[in-house]
Amino acid sequence: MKKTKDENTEEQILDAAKSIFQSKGMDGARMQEIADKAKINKSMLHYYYRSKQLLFEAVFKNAFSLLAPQLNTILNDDSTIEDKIKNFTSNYIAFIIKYPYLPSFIIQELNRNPTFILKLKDNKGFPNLKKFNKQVDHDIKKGLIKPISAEQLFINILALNIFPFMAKPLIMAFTNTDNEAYKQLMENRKTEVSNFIINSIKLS
Amino acid sequence: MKKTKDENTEEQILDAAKSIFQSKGMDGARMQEIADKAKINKSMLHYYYRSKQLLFEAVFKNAFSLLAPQLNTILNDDSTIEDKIKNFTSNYIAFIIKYPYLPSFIIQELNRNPTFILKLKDNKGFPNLKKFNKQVDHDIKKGLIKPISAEQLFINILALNIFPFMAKPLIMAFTNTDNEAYKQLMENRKTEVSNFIINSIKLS
DNA sequence: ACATTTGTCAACCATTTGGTTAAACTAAGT
DNA sequence: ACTTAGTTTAACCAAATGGTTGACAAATGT
Repeated sequence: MKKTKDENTEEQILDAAKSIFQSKGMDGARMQEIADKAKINKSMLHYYYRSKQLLFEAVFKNAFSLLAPQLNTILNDDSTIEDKIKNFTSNYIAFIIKYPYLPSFIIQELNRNPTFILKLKDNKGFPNLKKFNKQVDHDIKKGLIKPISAEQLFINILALNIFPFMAKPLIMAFTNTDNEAYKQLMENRKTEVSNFIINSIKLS
Repeated sequence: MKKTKDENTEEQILDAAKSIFQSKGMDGARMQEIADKAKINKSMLHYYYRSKQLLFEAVFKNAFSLLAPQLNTILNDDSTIEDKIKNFTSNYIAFIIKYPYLPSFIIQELNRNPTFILKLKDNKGFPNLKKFNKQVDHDIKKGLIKPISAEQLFINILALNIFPFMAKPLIMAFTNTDNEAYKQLMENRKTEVSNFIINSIKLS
């Protein structure tokens, strides 16, 4: 019954590593803690992933591969800009509930080591603004939306959706809300944010 | 020449600690590195601040005391909402250039230890939405701006201003910009962002 | 002048940490 | 049965880390 477990162990390790790395970061994570969580011997971590760095990279790449498709629904989808914004905004909250630490993790670790993203840029599926750029320019020319650079619009969409979850403790303190009220506040943003964006760019 | 340095040493330590903690975080920072940067013996760190935790807390409180007044220009100023937004947005970039890691640092460390902010909440000067709430409600009633909750508006203002700097490496990769182009992108946001917000809430 | 306090440093310490080793165990092929 | 290759574990290791100690120097008070 050892040979049957082999794929399982590797996955157990990765699952545990995800959980620990994403909540504590590279520097805060301990190999022993990951091993404990995976319920295996610490040596197994090295047997399957060689080093902390490589295990971390496996987790990071996996995390990024979950986030990227979310962003691509804005960038490469065939729907209208208004639909994209509505869709992304209401879907993002569900995504965050499933992976609460993910965006913070990616951004935090990327700040620690900005060169890290270069390795991912070549991958197909890496978010690319080309199509979105075209669409925005086209809609502006058609008089459907106010003039705005696609980059700035994209940044705004990301900011309004991602930031409130990254800054949860800060926002809870400022707005004097407990966990439940904060959750409600975020729930309201499902429609609030898309209205906010669309109001800003639509031509009245 | 030992005694004359005493006040100086404490400050040297805090300066070095700020620099190291803010760029590497609590977990990534090393006491030895801080001592090296301050050009003093490692024992001095403990002589003046007792432990890594206490030194970190000194840095954190200091960082927070720099950020809070920035936010209070939105919350407690006497100017109009439109002016507040314009002012904050164009001032924030100057603030960030001076303290590039500060908001990331605060948010990151608060996620690591969310209870930490409770100690700061009692301080006067801690950002409070009361006045801003009143102002927003008043302006809505007067028909100056569209209905929006003050909390949501405040979150949006923070998000649009803070996020692009926190996510710098991510944004540079997505928009395919180098450091110079990114800087220009942020420079454009000085006016871009306030227009974006004002467009969204003003009644046409 | 002298004792006391304050500041500084090199050496040291206990613990933690990422990583290694060598032996044991398991399943499968022959 | 015997070999082989992959898997797992306990014991171990060297380096790094936060923190302490004790001696010494410089200011300060008397």
